[in-house]
Amino acid sequence: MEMDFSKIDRGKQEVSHLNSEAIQKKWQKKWEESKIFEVGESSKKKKFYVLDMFPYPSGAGLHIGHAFVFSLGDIFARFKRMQGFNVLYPIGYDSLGLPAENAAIKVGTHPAEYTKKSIANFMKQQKAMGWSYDWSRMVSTSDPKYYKWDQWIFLKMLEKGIAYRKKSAVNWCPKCQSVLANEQVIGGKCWRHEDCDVEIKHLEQWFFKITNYAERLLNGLENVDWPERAKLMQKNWIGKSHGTEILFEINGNKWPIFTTRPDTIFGVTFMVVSAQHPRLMELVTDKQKKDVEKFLKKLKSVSEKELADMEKEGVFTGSYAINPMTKEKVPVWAGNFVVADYGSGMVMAVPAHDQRDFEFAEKYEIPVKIVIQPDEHLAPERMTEAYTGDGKLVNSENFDGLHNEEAKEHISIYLKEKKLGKKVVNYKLRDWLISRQRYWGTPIPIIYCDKCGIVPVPEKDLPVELPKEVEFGKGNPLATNKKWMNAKCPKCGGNGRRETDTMDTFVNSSWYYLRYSDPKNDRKIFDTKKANYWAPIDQYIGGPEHITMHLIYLRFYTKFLKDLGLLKFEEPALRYFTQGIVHASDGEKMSKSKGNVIEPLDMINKYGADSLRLFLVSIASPDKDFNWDDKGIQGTFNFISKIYNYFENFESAKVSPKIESKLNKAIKEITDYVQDFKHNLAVIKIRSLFESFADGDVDKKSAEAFLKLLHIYCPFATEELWEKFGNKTFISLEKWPVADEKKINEKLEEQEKAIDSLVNDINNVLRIVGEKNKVSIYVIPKEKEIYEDAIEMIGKRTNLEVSIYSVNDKDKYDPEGKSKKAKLGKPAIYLE
RNA sequence: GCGGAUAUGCCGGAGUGGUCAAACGGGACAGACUCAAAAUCUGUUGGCUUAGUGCCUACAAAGGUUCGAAUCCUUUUAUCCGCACCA
Repeated sequence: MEMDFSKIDRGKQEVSHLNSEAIQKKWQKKWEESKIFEVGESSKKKKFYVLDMFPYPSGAGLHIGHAFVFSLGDIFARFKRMQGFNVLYPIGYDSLGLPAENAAIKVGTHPAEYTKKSIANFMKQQKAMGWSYDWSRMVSTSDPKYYKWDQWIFLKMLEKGIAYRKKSAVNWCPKCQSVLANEQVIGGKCWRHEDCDVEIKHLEQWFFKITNYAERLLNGLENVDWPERAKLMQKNWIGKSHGTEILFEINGNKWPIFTTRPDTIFGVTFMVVSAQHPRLMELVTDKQKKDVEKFLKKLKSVSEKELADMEKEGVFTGSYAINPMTKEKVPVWAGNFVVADYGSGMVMAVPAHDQRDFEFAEKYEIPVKIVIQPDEHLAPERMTEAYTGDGKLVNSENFDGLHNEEAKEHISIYLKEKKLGKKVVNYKLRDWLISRQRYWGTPIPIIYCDKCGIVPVPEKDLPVELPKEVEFGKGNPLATNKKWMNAKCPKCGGNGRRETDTMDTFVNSSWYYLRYSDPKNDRKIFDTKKANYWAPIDQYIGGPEHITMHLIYLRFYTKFLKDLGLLKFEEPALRYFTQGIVHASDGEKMSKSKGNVIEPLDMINKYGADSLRLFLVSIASPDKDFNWDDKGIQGTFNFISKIYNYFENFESAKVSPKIESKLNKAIKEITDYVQDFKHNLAVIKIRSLFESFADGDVDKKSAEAFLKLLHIYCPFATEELWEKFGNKTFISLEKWPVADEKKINEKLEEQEKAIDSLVNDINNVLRIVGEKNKVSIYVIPKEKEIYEDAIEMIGKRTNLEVSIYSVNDKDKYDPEGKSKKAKLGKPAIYLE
């Protein structure tokens, strides 16, 4: 394609200082050398902790989503810093994790090497964006000095009975070659591989008893300022429900079941135990063994996703349960639709009043017994689906005639009196499975001794470091290093072997925010004074995808560490902001294969970091998804160019009440908007303030206030201009302007509106009557001044020669007597 | 299936009972500057219309509340997100 380079060059020249690397480099260097963003605990200022969720350092470097979310954090940190807080704004790297391991295998290097390079690359780009981190506090989770404390927490959890090992049905991702936590299974697929069905395996694994904290996790949500949807999602994830536990006798043993419908207990016609239930075989009679095994085998070959779509199926176990109310014997089935680790893994089935039970009963021809009768009379033979609504109890002995809601209460009380059951609360939340059969994670500090069994590695022997020499692709990599794996038992000194599983990557990120308070401490996890000074996080920022993963774990860890006595608070993040997702300009997800990826570095090179930052936060409300727009960033770039040119050639004028009014009003509005992350609106105010600057008389102080307002978005340009103004300080450390409400003059604003509407009127008429050269404006005498002040502007905006007359001026030029039409606030006009 | 969110002009996106044909940005168009510009400045950008702010049609669709609705309520439709056999 042919291009006219002379044109491009000239355009670029004019504004080249904006994207000039020189200025960006200059301030990066100055900030770094002067350590102005490094903070300590001795400050007299009030502390404020701003945190972005730390990134996983991928080899690809920063993507546009990073550029966006970290800019939000930086803007907020700069804002709070300027407002006079002692702001902790640290950064680190969540550098352990499967992607590093896989990427390293792919390119044939060691994960440690790969990670080191990636971090270096990230740092360079982060500095280019102008983010004001306290680099002295950087942490990296792959550093043994960091993960030592993961292991320490693990030991503490073991001590307190929170970490435990159990065999159960677990989720297995064949692509990760590892098990997954419940939170990491999304719609039956692996969270890392959306195309990969999760399989179910029965394995013995390490768990954290997060369910102990279910109630506190739920209640704590009331004390934090989070988006409603984030709270709701966590609430649903925890899934509290009230119900009744009822004991059924099977083969002489009591088996508890959980139900929210004790009112239907007289309608139980069978029981269903989960096919994944660990004690299933206890219920299976010899006669039924073959059938059950066949059924289980069939289930084994299907993934969790398929299981969810499958029809309800089951097989008779051969055992019978005794209904505690009726003493009736009902068959116990094993079924594919009962969740093994919710409640007790067994349910009472009431086909008349539960749709799932109904379908199952129909399939296997199990009787249906109606015990809730609504006004429109039900009969089993006419039913095509379960009746789940309200009604009066029937076929329920002494409880007949009760409304079913009442009956719930009565039956529960009756069961409790007879010691056959009790009211209980249940949660959907499952214990956190933390074992991973992969290399690049925190080693679990456990030794299996031939004699003593499970033995924790003593605290003094921490960290258990990852050995460098392992083989990948042959099962669990740690098991390939025999020298590392074989270890003496810390208890008896006998032969033992190390746990070869590592911990879930989410373990590392569950307490990192505390380590920032004391990142170099090698004697303790952190100094409790320091941690309690800085934490909790005052403003946390990160994507919505972490709501039911990271943010649950983070809250759990915080509560646990509080229980250890290390912390004085139990909510890690007081305020939380979720940013939207940046899509490609076509509205699609950015992906390499589609070729629609926007690289932050390219944008910095083309438009400068300031433009990129400002554009990202001003295109839409930052909590909403938006599409990238090349034209948009060009517009932002032009805007910054104008600002730059304006301030470079700035000459201070006398203080003007009009400018002061506008400035103070803008300060007030912008401050509120920034506080609420409404940067799109804040930027509009900045733009319109600049418009008024462009056609008004601006004094130096007002000009400087403007630069401060802009600084949080455009740190490089504003530092540079601040210096050009003759200041020796950093604008980064200047005070955020405070609005002087007394200087806000609403009357001036109204006058401006009056001028606007006059100009509109003139233009409106011009459009109708065609081109004219002159306009005569007739105003009410007391308004004359207002319009005379604006005479030049009116001329400019209408392209006419303007004369202004007072209506009572006897010598006014008014050939058609238009001046009679003049009203207060609405001058008359005559065009010719 | 359940739960949540959203729906505004050519586009992105403000606006939550009157001051709204609707901020701001982008685009488009016209004019100024210029040899020329994608730079800068000025204006126009739902329709009709008058030397003047009026009328009509509009804020997903249909109803409703109200003196008055983009804004409140109900239903419907579409899109997005979360959970998904939780008994």
